[in-house]
Amino acid sequence: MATNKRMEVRKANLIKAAEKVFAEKGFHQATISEIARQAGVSDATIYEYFPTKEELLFAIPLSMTLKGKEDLLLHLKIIRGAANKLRAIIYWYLDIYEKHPDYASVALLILKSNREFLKTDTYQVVREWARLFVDIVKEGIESGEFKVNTDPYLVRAAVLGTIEHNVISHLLLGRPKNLLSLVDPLTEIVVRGICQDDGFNGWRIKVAFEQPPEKLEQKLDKTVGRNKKKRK
Amino acid sequence: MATNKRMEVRKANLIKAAEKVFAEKGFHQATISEIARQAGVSDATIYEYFPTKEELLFAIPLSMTLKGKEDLLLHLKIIRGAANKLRAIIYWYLDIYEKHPDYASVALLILKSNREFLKTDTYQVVREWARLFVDIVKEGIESGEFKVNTDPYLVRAAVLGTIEHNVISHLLLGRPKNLLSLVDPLTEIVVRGICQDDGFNGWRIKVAFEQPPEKLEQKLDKTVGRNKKKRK
Amino acid sequence: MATNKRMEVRKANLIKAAEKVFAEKGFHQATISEIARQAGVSDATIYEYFPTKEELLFAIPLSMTLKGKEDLLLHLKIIRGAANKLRAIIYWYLDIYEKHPDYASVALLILKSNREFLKTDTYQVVREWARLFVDIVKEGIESGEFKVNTDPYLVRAAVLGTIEHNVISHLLLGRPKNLLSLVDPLTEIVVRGICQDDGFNGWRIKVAFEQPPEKLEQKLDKTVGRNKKKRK
Amino acid sequence: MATNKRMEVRKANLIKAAEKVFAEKGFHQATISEIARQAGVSDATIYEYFPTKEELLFAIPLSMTLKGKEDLLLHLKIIRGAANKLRAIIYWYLDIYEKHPDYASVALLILKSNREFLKTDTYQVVREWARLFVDIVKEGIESGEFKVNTDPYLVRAAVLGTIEHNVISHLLLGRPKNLLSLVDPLTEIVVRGICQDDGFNGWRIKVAFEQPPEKLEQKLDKTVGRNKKKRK
DNA sequence: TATGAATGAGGTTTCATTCAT
DNA sequence: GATGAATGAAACCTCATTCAT
Repeated sequence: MATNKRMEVRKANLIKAAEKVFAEKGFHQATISEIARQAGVSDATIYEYFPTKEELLFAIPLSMTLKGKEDLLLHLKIIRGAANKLRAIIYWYLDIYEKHPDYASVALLILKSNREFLKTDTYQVVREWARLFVDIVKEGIESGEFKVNTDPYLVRAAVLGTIEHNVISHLLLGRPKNLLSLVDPLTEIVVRGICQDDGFNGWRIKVAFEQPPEKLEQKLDKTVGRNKKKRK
Repeated sequence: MATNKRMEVRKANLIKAAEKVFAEKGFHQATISEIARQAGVSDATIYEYFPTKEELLFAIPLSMTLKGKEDLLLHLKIIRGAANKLRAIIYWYLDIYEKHPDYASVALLILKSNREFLKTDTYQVVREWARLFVDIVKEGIESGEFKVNTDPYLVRAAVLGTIEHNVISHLLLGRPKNLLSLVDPLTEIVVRGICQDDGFNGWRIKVAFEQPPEKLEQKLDKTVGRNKKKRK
Repeated sequence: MATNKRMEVRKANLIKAAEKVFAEKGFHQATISEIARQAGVSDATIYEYFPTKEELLFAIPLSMTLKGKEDLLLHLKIIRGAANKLRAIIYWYLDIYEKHPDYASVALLILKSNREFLKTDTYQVVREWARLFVDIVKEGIESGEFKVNTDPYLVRAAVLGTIEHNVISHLLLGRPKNLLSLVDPLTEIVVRGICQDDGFNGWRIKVAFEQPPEKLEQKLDKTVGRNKKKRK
Repeated sequence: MATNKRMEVRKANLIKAAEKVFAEKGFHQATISEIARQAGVSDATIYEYFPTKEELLFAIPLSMTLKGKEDLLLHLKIIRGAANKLRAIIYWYLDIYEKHPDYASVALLILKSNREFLKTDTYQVVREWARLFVDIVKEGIESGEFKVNTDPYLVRAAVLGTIEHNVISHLLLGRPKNLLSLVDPLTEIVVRGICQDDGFNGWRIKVAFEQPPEKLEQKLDKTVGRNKKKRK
């Protein structure tokens, strides 16, 4: 059991080393030798823990994915409202990626475009995640928070796609500098994009002026209040 | 001139063959031999046209990028309103990716995560595109179509990120089946997410029913149009 | 005939270009393309004049060897005495190599170690040269100028070897700077090394001064003549 | 230590195999595959020991050069007189080359004309050798054994050049058959070529016979002593 | 005659992976 | 359990050379 523990630790180290080297060089440019060197072991040792280079790659997201899921689930349970939960998810992703750039590189630049990864157990965990996301959106629809005809899959794609696009840009180009600053703007766009107009269910009667004086209009905007946000 | 033409044609064929093989196998799994076979030429011939395998890869997006840009620019000139232009862009992207899945694979699964591509001339064209996108959003902000505090870069990331996420999913998982069906839902989310409430500049008078009958409401929705959504 | 002349000129140009490129890069590092570029023709044109790259190499020494031989033969006919002829040969070689460093490179760094060159017609000319050299030494032996037991082949090897060693050093290391400055020292060593002591076959009687005045001695040296050189 | 020893042995074997193949085929004609076959290992194994084919080539002269230098230095210490040392060097070289024709081929036909070799550490050892040679000649000059105006560099070039010329001829043409037979003739030429006449500073009176009987002459030579050496 | 274009042939090199110790 | 050492397999790329025009 002592050895078992030892091996777990070493395995984790190997994964960490692999993450670093893969992030720096990409999968094909990275060599087992370099990973071994980074981990302070011999090449052959890596093969004691992982059957192939690709399996080593696939092992990288596992812990993060599993542990991350637990954490996030915990958070989500205490949060009320689909929109708020969306924000939590967005926060969580951007936070993780910002704090673990090597992991971000591996996940978004390497694994994302690896067809084999889709067959992985780890990927199944990711799938479950994805389902969770969809469920939250559905929940929001059902609760009336989101529009009825909202496509939960599209929303998911929008949120994750936007996050990933930004993270990749952050990794490769250095912009945006700060990922967490995106949390609120992104949340707002998405939530506004899918929320019920204002939850008001009566008749809406519009009265148009022939030529509404611009300045007046602006005042009116402020006075009457545009329903920028929803009510609950 | 005849020879020049011949070579242009052959070069285009090589690019096409490369696109296909790269799309199927990925960059590293694809071999020059297979591309040559696919193109019906010898390995060495490829090197008459492209100095390295990587240069061959980078040549793939060039024509699409250049020609695409022209086409889209033409469209955009005829379209009025930033939101409409956004929709045009979304349409254009999804259309291209749906019609050219090999190209989509190369662009989104291979080039997107290739750091060297960023140093390419072709990438510069992509950058110009990106600027154009931002300009359109800014235009929408100035015209009052979009909210004043809209972050154009975030909007761009959202649109492109969502598109790319969907295209990748389409390529790898087969979902969504139909990319163009995303045009309107995506446009709506984004535009709603960033537009001024509704751009209507009159008085808004709300008349509430005490208990609006569900069925009536639905009918009214369709009849009167506007607020597509319901209540629960 | 006009065309014939044209072709001869072009052939000579090709050889010149090849000489330059081979000298710079060595045989294997040099490419037909580069030689063609240097000559201002296409790769294929070279093959109109020479069947293979190696034949092009072997063509380089031909003109020099043939023309050189004629010239030198002319000189040798006017010169009397084997030692003087030896000096003429040494001069001629060093002169040629100094004036034509590219040729020297090709001859001494490339052809010298090419086994195929030995089968060449051009090499046969070189062999005749070599025979000539030996004949001169033999002549010197017969005339009594050189020691009876002189090995003409060794003398040839010594002269040519020394020259080549110096030329190579000159080419690769830049030392000696000036090749022609070697003519006399080299001649002296070799001739002293093989000449009859002084060719004098009588008794030698030495008469010593107690303290021969240095200056006188020097004068005497010049006046009487130390047998540095031979007589005829 | 056992493994270390094993690897040293294998490395030496690889060098031996390379020496053989390079000698037979030349550097460019020789292939790693053939060397590997000759050594009884796989191609890849060679690259475990040498980073490139060229480095493998450059490794060949190292041991010979180092060990040889030690041996020769030992000899030279016991030998008195610059002329005798010269003879020892000549002997040593010809002996090595005769005993190791493959090495001779590599050294004189391949390395001699390789510009990159000049940048090698091994070549630096060769340079030190060369300095040693010059020092011996200088020593001879200072001791009065050799003429004052002797150029040590020219002497070195003469000795080495002559040796190399003969060895190459021996390798390529089979002549001379026996290299060691050159030791004395070559030594004599060179030493005669540069030795002090006899350092005798008196009058020299010559008495000629009308017809000196050949045989008598020879006896006289021995009896009276040719002024091969000097006094001080 | 000159050449643009195509290619056959092959070599060096790289690495993931294996296995005896 | 760890590793030093060995290798199989293959890929990219280069060039001398050919041939239709």
